[in-house]
Amino acid sequence: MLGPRWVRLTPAENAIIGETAEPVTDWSWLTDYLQLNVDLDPVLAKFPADEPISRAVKACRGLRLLRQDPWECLASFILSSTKQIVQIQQIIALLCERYGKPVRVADGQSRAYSFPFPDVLAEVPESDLRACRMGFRAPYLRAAAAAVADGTIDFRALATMRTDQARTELLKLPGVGRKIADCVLLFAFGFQDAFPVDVWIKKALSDLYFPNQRVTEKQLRQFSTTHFGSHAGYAQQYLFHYMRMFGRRRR
DNA sequence: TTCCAGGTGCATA
DNA sequence: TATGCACATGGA
Repeated sequence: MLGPRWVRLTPAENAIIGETAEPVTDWSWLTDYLQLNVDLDPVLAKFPADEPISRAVKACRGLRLLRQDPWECLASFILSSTKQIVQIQQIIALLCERYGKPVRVADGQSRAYSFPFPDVLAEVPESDLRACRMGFRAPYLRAAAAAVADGTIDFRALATMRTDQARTELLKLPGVGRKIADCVLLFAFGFQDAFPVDVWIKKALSDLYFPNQRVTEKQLRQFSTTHFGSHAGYAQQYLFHYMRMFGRRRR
């Protein structure tokens, strides 16, 4: 699902084939999501010429940051804390099925559901949200939904702010800490200096840049800024996926 | 059965 | 400011 649309993407030689349920004339919603207009060369050119990031880039050819919907991105990452990615997907599927809108699928038989709007989730009782297996995250999701619905969090305004200003706004939400805020800044707004530090990135930076040393999260964040610079967010994605492919979890 | 997951909030020192 | 623990749930 991509906003209100169902789409199936299939890789082809030097292309991506997009199949939709409804006729499409303007594909900008998809090219924007996939960031197909972004030229990666200038981004990669700004990376430091060190072995770890070079290996990660080589291993993840074609990787791009997606441009996700701010509400869906924020809600999804609120649900992500101390959950495995598969479980997060299960929770989101339940949420969509129960509170999203049914959407046509190309085969005309399968069902798909859009991501629920914030004003809808803001009205769902906490116990019903918990029934979607999100546990203690339920009040956080509900509060975020209410904040977006009533304009306390204004995504349009956030998009015009400096990274640190926008981060400060997001951090006002309960259940949103530095990591989730940085994910939203990077994946929904394209603030490329945002560098989400999660368990995988801690492991990646510790193993690749500080072997046999004890480093704090704060030190790693500082390192990410000074070492990777203005496109640190892209470096984060390469290191994250590289670690997911070849690394094992926490030390 | 035990550990731990794309963290955060809160108490304590 | 830094550290430790609780928080739900379920897969490995």
